[in-house]
Amino acid sequence: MGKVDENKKKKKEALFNTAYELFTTKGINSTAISDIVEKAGVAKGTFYLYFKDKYDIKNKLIAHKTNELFAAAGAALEESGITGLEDELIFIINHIIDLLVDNKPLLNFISKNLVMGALRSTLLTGENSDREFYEKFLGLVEQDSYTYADVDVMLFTIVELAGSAGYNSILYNEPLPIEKYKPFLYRAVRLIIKSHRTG
Amino acid sequence: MGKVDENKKKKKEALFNTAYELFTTKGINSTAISDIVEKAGVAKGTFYLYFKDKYDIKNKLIAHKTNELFAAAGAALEESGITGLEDELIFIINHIIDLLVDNKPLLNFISKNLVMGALRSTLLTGENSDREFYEKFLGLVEQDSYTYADVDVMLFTIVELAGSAGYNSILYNEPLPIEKYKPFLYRAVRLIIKSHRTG
Amino acid sequence: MGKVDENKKKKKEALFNTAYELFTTKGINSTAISDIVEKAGVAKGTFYLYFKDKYDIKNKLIAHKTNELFAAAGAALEESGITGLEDELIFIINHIIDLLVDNKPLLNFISKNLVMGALRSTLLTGENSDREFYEKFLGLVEQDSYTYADVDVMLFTIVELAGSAGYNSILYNEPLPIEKYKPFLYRAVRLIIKSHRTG
Amino acid sequence: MGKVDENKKKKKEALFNTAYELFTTKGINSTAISDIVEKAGVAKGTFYLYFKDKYDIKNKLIAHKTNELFAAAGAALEESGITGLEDELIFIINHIIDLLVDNKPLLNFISKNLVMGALRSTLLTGENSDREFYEKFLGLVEQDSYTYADVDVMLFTIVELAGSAGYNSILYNEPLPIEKYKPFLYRAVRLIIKSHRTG
DNA sequence: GATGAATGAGCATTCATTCAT
DNA sequence: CATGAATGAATGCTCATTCAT
Repeated sequence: MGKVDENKKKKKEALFNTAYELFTTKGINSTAISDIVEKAGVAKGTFYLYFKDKYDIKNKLIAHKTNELFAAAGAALEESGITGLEDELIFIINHIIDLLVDNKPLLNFISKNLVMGALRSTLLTGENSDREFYEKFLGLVEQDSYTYADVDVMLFTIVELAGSAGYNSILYNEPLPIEKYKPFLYRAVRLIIKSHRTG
Repeated sequence: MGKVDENKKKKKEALFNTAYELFTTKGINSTAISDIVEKAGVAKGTFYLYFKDKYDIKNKLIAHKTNELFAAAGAALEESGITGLEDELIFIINHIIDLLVDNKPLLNFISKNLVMGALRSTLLTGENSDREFYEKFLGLVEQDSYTYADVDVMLFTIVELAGSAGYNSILYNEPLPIEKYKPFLYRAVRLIIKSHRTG
Repeated sequence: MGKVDENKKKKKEALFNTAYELFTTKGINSTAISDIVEKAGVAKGTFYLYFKDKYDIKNKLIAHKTNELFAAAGAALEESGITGLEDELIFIINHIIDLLVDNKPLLNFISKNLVMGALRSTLLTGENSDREFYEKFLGLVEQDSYTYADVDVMLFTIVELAGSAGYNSILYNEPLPIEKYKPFLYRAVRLIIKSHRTG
Repeated sequence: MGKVDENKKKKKEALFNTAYELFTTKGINSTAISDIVEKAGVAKGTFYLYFKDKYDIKNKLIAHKTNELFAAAGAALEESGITGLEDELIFIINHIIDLLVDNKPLLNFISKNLVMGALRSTLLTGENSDREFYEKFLGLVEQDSYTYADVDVMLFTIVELAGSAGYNSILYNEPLPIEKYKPFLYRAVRLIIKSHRTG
């Protein structure tokens, strides 16, 4: 990569990181593009070289951060040696929840966009790295000793439940702090998985 | 009620209704207060007589609309003659989903605020009418032939799942159109209810 | 006085006192008429029954407060038994300065309006109590063992100097704290008085 | 200076001059920022590129105008060939009074801010040109054939007296028109100067 | 590509004043 | 006399976007 290209990338990344920092601390509505460029140390016009507007960079950030989350969970799963779809999915959910417990600004930011971010962000980033998780999930289902019907529906239902309930439990301790709520959540997840078994 | 008070109420309601109409058609961010007052036919200053700002009226609207939804479902349940907690809850969820299928702008507006709106909006309105649903739900649990543990958690989990999954299914047909997704959703709900039974 | 008239006076005084309190704490520009009426516990329209606008009540307040100041100083002078124009004027100036040192909000409020307030406020209040001080001053000159030329000019010069210099010294300790500045000020005042002596 | 910088300076000066014109003709309270930018021929946002708000530009104007006044008087003094502290200070005061007599809007604008403006404005402008007058004054004292105690106090007292009394005399002919009041004022100034002599 | 001065539409909010009750 | 709901002009300020350099 030439020096120019390097510099280009640097500016873009500076904008990306700064926007994330400001969005999570001040909120999206209260963050102006001038705030971002000022803190990133680039000129105002430069922003428009790389992003269409504030919502463009927001969407790309959500997709990116969600990706990192699932990628980290997937990598951890491989190292864990865990087998069996039920345990594997619980492991992934648990891993992501633990990451978010330690990073509430991130949770607040992706908030309930988690789901759509995870499953549809490919469209936004242009990179297909996001589809990866879905493929990996299909692989896990394939390798399980049971067979499953309506795999898409199963994944969707689980992700919606875990995302929505986890969000409230982590941020508001409602209806219980997350550590106390986990047993209930995981029991529900296991029930949903079992209900999709065909043999 | 005197003539003045009548007029006051009329103005406030005009603002309330107009705001709802504009929020659902143009979105909250794109609705200016001047849009609201102009359409409502009152002066700009009048808005500030009744609401603190745009977000004040938004919150009050969400609480109000959510209330209406649960109240309608509760009333329909009474007329239906249905008994048994499982069937009763499914009936309520189904009723609300059907209302929202016919009123997608409303769904879009309350969106995922449904849950918090339903269970915590008392704080916002100052009226205690919102607690009503929760009380009614406790009554249903009480009257059931089974007994249940961690009733709060059960309600929370069900509402989160139905709200979050229903939202995507109705608005985006994802992972399936709502009518096709309902069986899966209701099966999951029944499993969650059963998992809370103690005897 | 009838009950109605009493009530009338009460409202007017409530407005007067409240305005003074708000003007000295929040400043005139930042005090809205609604602030005044709200704190005074009267209706908005009532304000306009007694005062033309914010500046009307401001001017009346300045005249009133300045009056009080000179009246207090005059009364104290009489009790003091001091004689001789020089000592009498120094006594009055010193008395007022001491009052203002203990009441900086008042000083800030009347600020450099002190002079005009003192000598011309009659026009504003409609009450002639303000001319009183001027008359009393003429009496002091008359009774002195010396005779003076251009008495008006002398009074004006002294009041301007004491007012302007005192203001900065009390509020900003500039060029010296008031207690350290007093000797210089009083020396200058004595020199000015002496320079007007004709015999 | 590049074309851009030139243009920047032009805009800033246009705002500065226009603000001065409007402040002196309409008064500060009645001058809206939109009035300024409209008359200056720049966009509203441009104002906020150079000034924080109306009071920022006001303060900078007072400091600037006061500077000009003292600078002009200082320059005239040098040309006059006058010597001796008494005569020099009288010359400066007289020069400034004459300038203000011909420019009553300016007098009205800087009004009683004259003193603080003269001696403390350095803080506001950031330019050290304002300290210049004070330094020059110290030089005059140094070169005088007499020696003086408490030079700061002397300057302060003179400036307060001349500023406050001059203001009323010029604008309101009170207690006398300025030309008739000058002898009294200058006599008082000379007495104050003499009273600070130590040898 | 990069800059950042300039733009000006757009918006929230305040507040003096009125007037029907 | 007193009220206070209603008004709507006035205004400060923001900020996304452009474009000459």
